[in-house]
Amino acid sequence: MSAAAVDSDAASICSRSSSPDLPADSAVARFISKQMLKTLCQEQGASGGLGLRTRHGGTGAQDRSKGHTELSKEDLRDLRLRVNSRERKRMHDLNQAMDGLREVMPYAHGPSVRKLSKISTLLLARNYILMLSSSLQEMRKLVGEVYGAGHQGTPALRSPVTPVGPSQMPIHPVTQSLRTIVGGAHSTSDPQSPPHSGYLGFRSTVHPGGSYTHYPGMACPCPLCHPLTLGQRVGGIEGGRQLGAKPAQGPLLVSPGALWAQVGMGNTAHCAD
DNA sequence: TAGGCCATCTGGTCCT
DNA sequence: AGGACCAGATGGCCTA
Repeated sequence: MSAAAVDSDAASICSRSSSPDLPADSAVARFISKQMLKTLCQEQGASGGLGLRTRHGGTGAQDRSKGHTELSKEDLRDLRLRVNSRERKRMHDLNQAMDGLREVMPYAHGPSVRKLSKISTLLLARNYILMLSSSLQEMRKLVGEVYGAGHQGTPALRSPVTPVGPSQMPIHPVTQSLRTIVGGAHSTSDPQSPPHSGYLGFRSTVHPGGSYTHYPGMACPCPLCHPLTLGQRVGGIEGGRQLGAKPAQGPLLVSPGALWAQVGMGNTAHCAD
């Protein structure tokens, strides 16, 4: 049994809270206080003086003991401990799944980067999926146009752009659209734009310092790429704090900038270096 | 210090 | 009956 389990189990009769990652000293202090609390609860009855009242007026333990008259207090306690343990495991599994989701999300991964809150993770994942779906739909449409135009010799394949110097290569409208879709984080026609591994490659580039992984088509949250000012409101959400995200209101935000804005990450200077 | 986030406990409900 | 799931309550930690 883990230390956390021992800790919570020791207080499971009466206490409602425990934290598994406390320093040793304060853990000892809390253990003592829990022991005192437990003693107090036992003095007030086995069901726990701090136990919540049910709708029927009695405590849960009292209600349950009516239906389990054959169970001793010890049995009830063991049952409660098992249920608590299962619930802990369930929540740990849920958190593991949440971590797995964070790992595949295009946001800053690093030891010095604060991880996304649960709500931010879910909001970001939702918008990420929406944006990918939108991009995929658009690309299918464009690819269809290209193939259709190629077979029929429509003007769509003829570039309307007059060739100029090498620094301004003619860009086919379809190519421009694709660049816009998959390379939206930086203007691909901008010579100042960081180099991409490929317009359609969806390969990521890691920023200097390694704190940010830049995905073409996704807005990088770092201040270099997304220099929003502190305290700026984006999409009705107060920025400046990563964990302060609130459920989004209003229309869907699927643009790359809004993607980060909706989880309140657009303006946080949390680069590791 | 207030507010956000989180872990945990707990009772209720639903499902197998 | 037992387990999964859910929501409310509570208290701790952290940050602005």
